[in-house]
Formats: sequence, structure tokens, C-alpha cells
Amino acid sequence: MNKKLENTEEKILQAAKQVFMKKGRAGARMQEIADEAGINKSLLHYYFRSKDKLFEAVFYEALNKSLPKIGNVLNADKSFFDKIRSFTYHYIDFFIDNPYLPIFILNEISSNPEIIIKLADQIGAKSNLFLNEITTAVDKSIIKPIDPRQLIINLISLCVFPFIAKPLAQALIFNNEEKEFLNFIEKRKIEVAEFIINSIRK
Amino acid sequence: MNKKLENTEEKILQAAKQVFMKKGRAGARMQEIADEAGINKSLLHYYFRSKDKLFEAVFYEALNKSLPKIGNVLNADKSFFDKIRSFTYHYIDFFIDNPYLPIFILNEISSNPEIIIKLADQIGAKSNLFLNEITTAVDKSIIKPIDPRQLIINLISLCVFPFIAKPLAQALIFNNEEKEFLNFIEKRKIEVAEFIINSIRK
DNA sequence: TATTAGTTTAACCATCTGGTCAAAAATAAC
DNA sequence: GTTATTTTTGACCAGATGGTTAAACTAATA
Repeated sequence: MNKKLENTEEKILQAAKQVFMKKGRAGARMQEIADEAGINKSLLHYYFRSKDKLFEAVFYEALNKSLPKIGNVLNADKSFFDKIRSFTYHYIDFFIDNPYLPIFILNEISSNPEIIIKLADQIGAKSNLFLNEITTAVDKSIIKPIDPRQLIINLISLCVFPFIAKPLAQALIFNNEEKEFLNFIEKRKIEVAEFIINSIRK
Repeated sequence: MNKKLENTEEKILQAAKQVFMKKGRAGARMQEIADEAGINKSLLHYYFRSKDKLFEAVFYEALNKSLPKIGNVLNADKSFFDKIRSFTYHYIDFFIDNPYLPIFILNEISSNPEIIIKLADQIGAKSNLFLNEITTAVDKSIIKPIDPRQLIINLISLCVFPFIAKPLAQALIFNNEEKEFLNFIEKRKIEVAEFIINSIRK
């Protein structure tokens, strides 16, 4: 009974995730989610009270999934450059498995910025961790002087943006061949780090 | 008569742009657009047959607005590095005035990739122009060897991504002070180019 | 086996939404 | 000033959509 419950709930979450990611919060239809999950529409409301609640569940699950890995990288006992290598590698690697997460999350935040408040603590702590790391590196003269905020935005931009622009890039630069694009992204796991390090190395 | 016609049509386009950018294609309501334009809802259908048609008009106007400037930069008689400087400067400058364009366009393409086909020619030509430019620079040994596709994606990532992540970045890194963020972006108009050049300079 | 609690379904509802239409208002043409 | 044309409006509609409800089904329990 419990197994069945979790099963249905999980099926709904999976289906909802798929539909919400593809159609967005407003574009998604409860009926479509139900169909995707192979259940009756009423069940959606039975497990999650409303469309909004369901969306929130999906959204926060997606978000929490993409956050924890980041902290680990920074706490490791590595050189600054190796931390950058590790960060970009794992970050890009994670998005290879979840390519629609970035645009899904950023789009939702963009059209509904208030939700950041709920997350400020979680994410804020981690970004500060990283900012401090960079500040230290600049202070210790390990890298060229640079505004840590510029560097961290550069870092994240280079990792995340290709996934947001995937359909466009794939069509324009990769002849609509997904293989080409994935191959390109695979190389980025290493190249992004070297691109950055090249730029800030003394 | 013509003046009034253009006026109303323009009012609608402006209002539609605002609402579509904020709410997205599916989330936008015709009534809200009408209200925003200060007119009757039926007028929307009088000028633009349907919501889809209206959206297309807004979308393509937005897109065409963001494209032409790019070509000019590349055709100028400048060194490769100065072209990068010029490109990043003007690109970021343009998005300062149109901060919601990137996520609007990319989000729409993401949830509706077919539309690229209509645009492939226009944009494709320009990105090829740039790719060739880079290939030449590599061949002539002006810069370190790098996959031109990686470089162009880096270039665009660094320019565009901050606008997509604006609400998130503003909250987490800039204490929700828009001034701080704008100031940061303003500096990027120059810093991005130097960051890139530092990395690829021999 | 009867009872109970949890799960699933089908039918239904109120509201919203894009869209139509005929008439009124405004403008242009004569 | 009258007619023709274009623009604008308000009332209306059909279909979609999120959500409700009561009944049916399932399975564990006593």
C-alpha cells in the first residue's frame, strides 16, 4: 500500500516534470500530465492539491537536485585551479544528464522572482563560499586581479549557457546533429576550465 | 487615418511585447494585453488575427531587432581582438536596453524549436561569418589554437547569460540592488573582452 | 466475512479564454 | 451634408481548463 502510494506519487512527479519542463508552468495541462502518468486527472489533485502545488513540488525537487553537488567540490582539498577544473567538470556533467533544468529553473525565476527569497539562504551560502574562495586566490596573488563576481559569473555562464541555447546552437552550429552537440559539450567539461585558467593565470 | 492605424497597431505591439515577455506565450492573456494597450480586446483580433499571430509579430520584431547590429561589427576594418572588444561591448550594451530579450527568445526557441527553421538562414549566415573570422585567426596563428565553436559559444555565453540569470544573480550576489547589478554589467562591456583575449592571446 | 481506510475513477461544474459578430462611432470620400 | 469605409466597442459563444464530488474499487484488519 505504501509502495503503491509512492509509486503513483513518483509517477506523477516524473510525468509532471516532463510536461512542465517542455511546456512551462502556464503551458502545461493537468490532463496532459495525467495522461503522461497513465492515471486519472483527479488523482493529481488527490496527491497534490492544485496545479501550483504540483508545480512547486517539481520545481523544488529539480532545484534541490542541482544544488548539493556544488558544495562538495569546494570543500575538497585541492588547488584553486583544480577546484575550477572540478567545478566545471562536474557541473557540466550534471547538466548533460539534466539538460532542461537550467532553462526551466531560470525561466521560472525570471517570470516569478519572488521564489528566490525562499531559496536565498541555501544558494546564497554556496555562492558566498565560492566568492570567498576567489577573493582569497586574488589576495594571495594566485591569479591575476579580477572582480570575484565577474569571475564567478564567467564560470557559471560558460557552464550553463550552452544548455540554455542548445536548440539554437544545435541548429546553427551543429547541423542539427545532437551527437555533434553532445560531443562538443563533452569536450567543454575540460576546455571551459582551461579557458578560464588561461585567462586568470599569472 | 494612417497615423491612427499605426498608432493603435504600435500600441498593441508594445503592450503585447511587455505582457509576452513577462508571462510567456502561454501565460499571456489577450485581455491583459488589451488592458495594457488601453483598448478593447476585439481590436487585438482586428489588427492581428489570433494570439499566435500576435505573438509571432512580437517575437520576430524582437528577434530582428537583436540581430542586425552584430553583422556590422564583423565587417568593420579592425584587428581580431578589436572585433571581439567591439562585439562584446555592443552586444552587452544592446541587452542593457533590452534585458528581457535573451530569456524570452531562448525560452521560446527551447519550447518550440521548429521556429528556428524560419530563421536559420538569417542567423546562420552571421554565425558562420564569425566562425570563419575565428578560424582565420587560428590559422594565422593570431591566437592560441582553439575550436572556433568553443570560442564563439564562450563569447556569447559571457555576454548573454548574465541577463538570463539577472534575477538570481541580483538576489544572491548583489543584495537585490539593481544599481549594483547594472554597474556590474556596465563593467562587463569591457571586462568580458579582456577576459577572453587574455585567454586566447599567445 | 464485515469493516475500515486508503486509492482510483467518471461525471460534473464554474470559470476562464480565445475568438466572433453585429452594431456604433469615427473618419474619409463624394 | 450624405454616403462609404474604416475603426472601435460590447455582448456573446464554444471549448478548454483547473478543480470538486460521490461513488467504486482495493486491500488490510478485526
